[in-house]
Amino acid sequence: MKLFAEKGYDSTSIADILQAAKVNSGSLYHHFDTKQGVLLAVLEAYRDGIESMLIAPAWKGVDDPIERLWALLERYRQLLKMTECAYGCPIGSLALEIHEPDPPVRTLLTANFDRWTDFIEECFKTTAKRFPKKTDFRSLARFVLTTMEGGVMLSRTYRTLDAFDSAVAELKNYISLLQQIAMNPKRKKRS
Amino acid sequence: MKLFAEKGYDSTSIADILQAAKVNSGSLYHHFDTKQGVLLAVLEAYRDGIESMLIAPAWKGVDDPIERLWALLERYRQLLKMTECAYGCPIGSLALEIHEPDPPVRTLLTANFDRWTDFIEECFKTTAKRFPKKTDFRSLARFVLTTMEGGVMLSRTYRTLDAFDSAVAELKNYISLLQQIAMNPKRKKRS
DNA sequence: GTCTATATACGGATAGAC
DNA sequence: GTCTATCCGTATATAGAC
Repeated sequence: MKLFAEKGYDSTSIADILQAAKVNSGSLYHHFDTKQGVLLAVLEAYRDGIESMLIAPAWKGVDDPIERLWALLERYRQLLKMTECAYGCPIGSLALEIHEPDPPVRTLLTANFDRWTDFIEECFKTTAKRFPKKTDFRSLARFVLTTMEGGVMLSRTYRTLDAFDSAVAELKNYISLLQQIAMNPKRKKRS
Repeated sequence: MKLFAEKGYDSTSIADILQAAKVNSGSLYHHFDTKQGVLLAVLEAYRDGIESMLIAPAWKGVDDPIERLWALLERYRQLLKMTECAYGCPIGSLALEIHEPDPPVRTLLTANFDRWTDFIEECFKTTAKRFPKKTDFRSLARFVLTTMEGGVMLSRTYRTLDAFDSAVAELKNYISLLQQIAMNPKRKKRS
C-alpha cells in the first residue's frame, strides 16, 4: 500500500516490494501469482479497511452529518500537507495511472469509490430535511468525491494546498446555498 | 501526444513512438535528448495549442460566456464518449501518473492548468454583474477545472458518463444558484 | 513456506556508417 | 539528419534446493 501510494504502480518494482517487506522473491510469488495480484490485494485492503482506517478516524468526535463531510475532506488535506502535496488519494492515483485496467482491477477501483460515496450519501440522507425536496443525494455525494479527487489532483500538481482549499470552499458554499434555499424556498428547484 | 494520451507516459515505449512516427531511434535522439524531452515537447504543444486546438473549436458559435463553460465541458464529454470513457484530459492523466515530476515537467503541467483556468476566469469576469459582489472568480474558475478533472477521473474509472454528467449538473446548479442570489440578495454572502 | 540463483524480455539510450 | 545494430541495465517471473 505504501509503495503504490508513494511511487505508483508501474514505478514500484517487485524488488522495491521485496526490500520493503524484507522477504525474497520466492516468498512473494508463493503468495501472489503476479505483480497485479499484489495490486488486487492492496485494493481489497483499501476497500475492506475504508471504515476502520479512513472513515472512523475522520469522524471521531464529529456528530453532525454535514460536518462529517468536511471532517473527511480535512483528512485528505492533512495527508496532502504532511507529504508536501506529493500524495493525496491513493485510489485516485491508481485509477488514472492504470490506463487500461483489467476488469478485476477496475472492479476494485469502482468498489472503493462506491463505498466512499455510500458513506457520504448516508450523511446527506440523514439530513435530508435540510435540503431541497428533489435533491439527488447520490449525485451530490459523488460530487463531493469528484471535488476531492479534482482538488487533490490540482494540489499535487501545483504542490500547494490552494487548489484543494478553494475547491472545498466552493463546495461548502454550494452545500450552504442548497440548505438556504431549502429553508427559504424561493424559485427554481434542483435539476 | 496521441500515445501519451492513450497509453500514458510510462507505458509508452520509445519503440512505440518510433513505430507511430515511422522514424528510427537515431532520428528521435537527434532531436530529443531523452524520453522526458519528448514529454516536455508534448506538454509545450498542449500549452501553446490550447486556444487553437481546444478553446476556439469549443466556443465556435457560442457567445454567452457562461454558455462557454458548458461548451468547453461538453468538449471533454465528447472525448470521453468517443473513446468509451477511456481517455479524458491528457494533462490530468499525466499530472497524476508522474508522481515525482522533475521541475520542468511540473512547470509545464501547471502552465497548462493555468491557461485553462485563465480562459474560464475571463468568462466569469465578463459576466461579473450576474454574480454576488464578493465572488472570487479565480477560485470559481479553478473549481470548474477541479470538477472537470474529478468528473473525468470517475467516468474513466467507471467507464460510464454518469459521473461526469452528474458532476457537471451539480456545477451548473451551483453556478445557477450563485446567479439567483445575486439577482435576489437574500442573506449570506460567499465565504 | 522461504531461500538463492537465474531465465528471459524489454526498457532507454548510444555508436558509427551513410 | 537518418539509418542499422547493439549496449547495458532493470523488469517480472521462475527453478529448484532447503
